[in-house]
Amino acid sequence: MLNPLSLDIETAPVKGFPQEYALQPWRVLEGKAQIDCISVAKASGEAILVTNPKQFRALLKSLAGKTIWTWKGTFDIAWLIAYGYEKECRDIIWRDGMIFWKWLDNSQLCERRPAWSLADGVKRFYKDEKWCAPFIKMKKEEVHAGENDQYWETRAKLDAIMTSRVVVAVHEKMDQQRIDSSYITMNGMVAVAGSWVRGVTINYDKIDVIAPAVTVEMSEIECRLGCHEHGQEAHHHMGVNGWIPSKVFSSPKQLGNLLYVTWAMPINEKRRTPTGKPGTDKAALTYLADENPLVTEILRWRQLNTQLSKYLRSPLKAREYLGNDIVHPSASMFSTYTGRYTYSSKTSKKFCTGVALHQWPRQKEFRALIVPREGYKHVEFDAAGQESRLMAEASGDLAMRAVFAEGKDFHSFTGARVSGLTYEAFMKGKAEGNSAIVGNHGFRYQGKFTNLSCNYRIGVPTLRQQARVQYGMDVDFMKAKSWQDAFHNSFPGVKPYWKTAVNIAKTQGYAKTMAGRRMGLMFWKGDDKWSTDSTAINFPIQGAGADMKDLAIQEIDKLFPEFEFWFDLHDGLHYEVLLDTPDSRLIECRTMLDNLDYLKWWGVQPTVPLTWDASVGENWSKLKELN
DNA sequence: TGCTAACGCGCC
DNA sequence: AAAGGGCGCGTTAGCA
Repeated sequence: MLNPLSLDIETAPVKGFPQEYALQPWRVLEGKAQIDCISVAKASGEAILVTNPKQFRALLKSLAGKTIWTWKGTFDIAWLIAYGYEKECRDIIWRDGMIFWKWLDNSQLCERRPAWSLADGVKRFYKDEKWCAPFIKMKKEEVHAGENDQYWETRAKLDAIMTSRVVVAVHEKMDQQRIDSSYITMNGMVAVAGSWVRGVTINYDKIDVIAPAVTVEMSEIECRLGCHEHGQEAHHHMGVNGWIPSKVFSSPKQLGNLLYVTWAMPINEKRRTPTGKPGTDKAALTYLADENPLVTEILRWRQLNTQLSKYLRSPLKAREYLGNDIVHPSASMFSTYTGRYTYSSKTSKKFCTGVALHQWPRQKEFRALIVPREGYKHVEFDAAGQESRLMAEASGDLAMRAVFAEGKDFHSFTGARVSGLTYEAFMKGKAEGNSAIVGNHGFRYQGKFTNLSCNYRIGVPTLRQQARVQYGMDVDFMKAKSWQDAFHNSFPGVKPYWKTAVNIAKTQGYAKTMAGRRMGLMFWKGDDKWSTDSTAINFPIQGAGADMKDLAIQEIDKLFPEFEFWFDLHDGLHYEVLLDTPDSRLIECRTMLDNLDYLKWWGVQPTVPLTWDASVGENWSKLKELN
């Protein structure tokens, strides 16, 4: 790492199109945005600049096989892919200075002062150099994309040079395991960049079917509750976009007035908001519904309202802004402290570029709105019981490890403990379809809820509330406590893990995952104690999930390049795959994932089997698991 | 009008 | 004293 090469591109709208198109690579395909220049430079200051588009491909070809650093390189790569240079991009080993730096410095300090820009990196490592201040100053100049060529060409060169310099500084401080693991993250850059450009197709015909049904039901509820502001008749003439829901239910203040003043319902002191106002969230309302069935109607109204604004109207806004049926949620590869991806869509701001994929409802009618593009099918690889397996790994709990080692059904195992049956009897009953076991709120469901809720330090009241609000199971305190007890009696290693995770993080100064991903922890006292302890407990688990995601994306991209990465849902990786791809090819991929060589990539071999499921279907609502 | 805080809620 | 963790988006209210 003496004199690394870095690349930076500057982009702009084509003359006459809006400024923000400079940040929307898919506009290239519409002829509405362009790359102005590409710079490649070394830390030593040598730099070249290419402004002639005819030379872009040749430039990339000349970089084949080389390691090229970037700053938030998914942006640059996306533009190159939009230009049709995906093949050339695949021949380059892409690295990212921002991700590299985050692998080095990820900590609670960064949370309080979020700062991962290139200028921040230069300040962090080269504060005392005489070229530091002028660079920061230049970055702050407000020059519009596409105007002042001289400025942008200088900036492209300097950005590339500075990227190289920061990378050198980060590299000096890094240990080998983190270098290797950070490279695994970065090996997903082409896949992620491509997914941004290709986008996600929405089935708008189905929105047209769902939306009117939603607004009609909302309108009817408003009528019944006497909160209708516009009249039922008017609704029929205004259509989905014209109809305005009542504010009474969507305003916490107005709803609070209705419930606690007009209706004089009792205020639950335990469900006040942080500022002391009576709570009007789902948990509070679910309990009020016991006394007044009208509250059930309000709950239903609010569910419909969320569906309408977030999952029906937002896509419509996006179509209006984008001009076609493809939305472009933008992935950030390391913007959480655990290493999970996040997506942003800015649908509530000015430019509606995407939809909230990460929050997409599980109901089939909504999942059916997300469709693969023409000629492709939807394939998902999901890490089976990921968090539980990683807890078994991290805690070393013998019983939990045995469940996975012996290939038992984890939720049934806990369900058996909850029910008092032996595992064998439980599985026999399950096979026979015993409704107390497999029924709606049966013992397996209870076991599943218990397993998913008790890994961390949840309290019994919250556990009970989650059961009611999220799973529709109404149980008393003692019942909820008995589930929690069953979990900890079954897996006695979990609580000690909480303690040792905190102690280890405190001793080392950071929490760590199997792949060496770190989260620096320093605020151990006072008000911060609880949350810092929680991070120490949670990070090795959720961060390892992110490690798995990174490695899976790398290996699928390398070994199954015909699968087009589509989007990530943390423990589920979604791909667009050509229609004529045989199931055997998908199973091959799953087998590959089941046999990932963690020792080779992470330097650590997990002892709990980390297995994957594969499903395929014509869209998200029709995925069928492959055997 | 534009901004932020508070609240609520969807997913894993 | 008690407290599951991680995110992003949409709405209302209130302020300048």
